[in-house]
Amino acid sequence: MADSKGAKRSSIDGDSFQDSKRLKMVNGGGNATTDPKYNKYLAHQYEDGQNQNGFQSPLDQFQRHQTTAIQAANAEDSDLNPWTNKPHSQRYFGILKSRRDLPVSKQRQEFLDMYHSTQILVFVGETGSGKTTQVPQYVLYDELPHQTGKLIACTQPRRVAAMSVAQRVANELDVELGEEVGYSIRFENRTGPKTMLKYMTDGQLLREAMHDHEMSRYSTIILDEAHERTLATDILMALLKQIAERRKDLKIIVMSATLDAQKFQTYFFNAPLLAVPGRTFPVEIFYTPEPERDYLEASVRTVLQIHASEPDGDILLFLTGEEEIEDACRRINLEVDDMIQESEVGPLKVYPLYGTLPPAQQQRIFDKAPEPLKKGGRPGRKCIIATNIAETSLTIDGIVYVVDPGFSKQKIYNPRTRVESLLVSPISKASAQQRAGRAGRTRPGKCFRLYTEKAFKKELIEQTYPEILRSNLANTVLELKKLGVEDLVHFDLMDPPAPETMMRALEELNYLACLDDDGELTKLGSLASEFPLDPSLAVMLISSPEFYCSNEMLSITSLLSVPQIWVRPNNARKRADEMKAQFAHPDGDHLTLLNAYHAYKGAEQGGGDVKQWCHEHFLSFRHLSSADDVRNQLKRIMETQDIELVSTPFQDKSYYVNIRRALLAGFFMQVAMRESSNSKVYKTVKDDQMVMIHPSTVVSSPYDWVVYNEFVLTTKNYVRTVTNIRPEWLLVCFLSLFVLPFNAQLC
DNA sequence: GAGCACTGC
Repeated sequence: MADSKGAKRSSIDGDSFQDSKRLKMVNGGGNATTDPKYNKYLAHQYEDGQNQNGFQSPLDQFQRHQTTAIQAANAEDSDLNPWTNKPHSQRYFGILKSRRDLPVSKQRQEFLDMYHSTQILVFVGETGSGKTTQVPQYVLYDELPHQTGKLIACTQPRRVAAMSVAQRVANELDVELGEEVGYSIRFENRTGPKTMLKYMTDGQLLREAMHDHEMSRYSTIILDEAHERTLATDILMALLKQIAERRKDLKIIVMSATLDAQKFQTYFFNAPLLAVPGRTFPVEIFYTPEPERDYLEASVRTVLQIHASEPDGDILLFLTGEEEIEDACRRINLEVDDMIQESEVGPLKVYPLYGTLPPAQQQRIFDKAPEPLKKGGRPGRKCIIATNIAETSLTIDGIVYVVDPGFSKQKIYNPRTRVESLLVSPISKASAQQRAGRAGRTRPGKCFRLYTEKAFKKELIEQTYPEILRSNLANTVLELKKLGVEDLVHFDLMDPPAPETMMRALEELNYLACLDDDGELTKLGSLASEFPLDPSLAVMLISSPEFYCSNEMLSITSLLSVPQIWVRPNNARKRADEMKAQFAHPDGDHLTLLNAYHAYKGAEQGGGDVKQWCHEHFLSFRHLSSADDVRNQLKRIMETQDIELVSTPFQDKSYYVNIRRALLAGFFMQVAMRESSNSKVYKTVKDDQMVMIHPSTVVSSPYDWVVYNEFVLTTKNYVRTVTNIRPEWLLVCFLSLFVLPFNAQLC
């Protein structure tokens, strides 16, 4: 068989057109695509890997890891789709032509040569190079998954990217999405038995790895957007580095933007590097001569100046958060009205853009720029004022001017106080370049940096600190344990976190009895890692059958893992608060959440317009329905893990007491005690921090003891989402603190 | 009497 392949190869190289004709004749009977007997996807069932009826595809001539670019291109040019044996559509050839124009296309052979010669490859490509769509297809034509039965995975940091790229590549390959090309993200798996190329979120691949430590389903794993350094990417990189040693047949491609390519190479045993140019337009950078004192004021001024004196083209301004953005929108709108009256400027439409904005309002940024005020007048333009969401997650075409004040809100974690918080901080050089690049997507653009060139060069750090250095790692450590990483200290992360952060995580997991005193995963810990939740929420959920309320804790856990369900628009705060009061439970916010959820489910069953109902009750339909998705997922995990789903009868007077007690099973470390009677100040039990109860609470009469869901550091130290508890309930928890780890060891 | 950058499982 190998001989015949070798012999035919030259003819394929030389004349693919004839070859595809021959193909057609072989299939002359016309039943090849309809008769299941001829389904080439069953080919792997035959011993020699060949189809029994003698059907030949150009791919039969390919030898794994020896494919040439010409061979592959010829197969792509065939009349019949080599992957489906169906005729290629007209659209296919249209797309194929544009694919061949992508910068990466010129380097297909170079890529293949390098891919053949190495196990790990670092691939660097700027925006517009085509790497995300093309490289996985180049790999597909070389890995021949139909022969090996193994998949090619390509990971993305975000769900939308995984979905949209998979759709694009399915079109490019002329196949149905979900068949040969699919995607897998949380709540949605669009892959099937035929799937060969799978786009997925990096977190999803990590989840899979928990049950398949060797990632044995895959022949090639492509990590895309590795420069973003998400927590999941960082863990995957370290994991793959280990797996690569054990599985010499596994190929790994790490794809990244240019910056820091060397760091990736060095990290991956000096892996070879392939760089492909991007396709963007030049962007001229301007700096302020002097530092700006008030960047918000300077931003508004700059936008107005651009509008008054620069040729047409849309503006993108980066600010740090909702409040700032809405403020800037107001100020610009006011000023523009004056400008229009005083001079001959065109209309300017201002759009805010941030993550918590409802999707319909986010979509408005894609509206066309306004028409001139009168015929022949100066053209209108739009100005989008956005958070970091416009840096990576959302791309807006038509932006010609970028205004970059140089700040963003960043998560930081302080292991000493165990508090994660958001802080307005200067961005990195990489971030500044990314922002500037947003001006050159459709034509040459300009970027106005509201800081000096000296500050850019001397004060900005090269790269934003990777997430792993800015997070509480309790969840990560639990995951790593489940992934079979024995030695955390020598686990080779690209940027190892501070030892103190690791210690805090181990300590927290030990308190929760997820790790025993030797740092080994307990049965509880192993169970907890099955849930896509923070360890404390997972432990709370797992323990809830003991309190006869696992159905209710399932709901509360889901509600705590989605964004706030309470809607409180600035112009209707009072009415919103009144509506919330209808759901209020005297014993606290967790129970109030549950009430609102039950009312929502009731409205759903009532059969009316649930969206309308939510709107009237100032509840977020979006977040409630995503809580429902989470709940279904968690419920399935409960069922597969044989955790009982039980409730205390609602009439039973211990219904709510049981729930309150169950909260403590996961959150006994997050309890605060009133400092003195009549005081509004509380003290956390674990480390004596002075805190206040967040004003959003429904709790009106001050309780002596509360359990809280989170600690928020804003103008004051607040604890948010609190429920009244009795101190004697804690005794059981603290007792278990000493007893359980010991028990767990026995498990 | 406050306010949550952005992701992900």
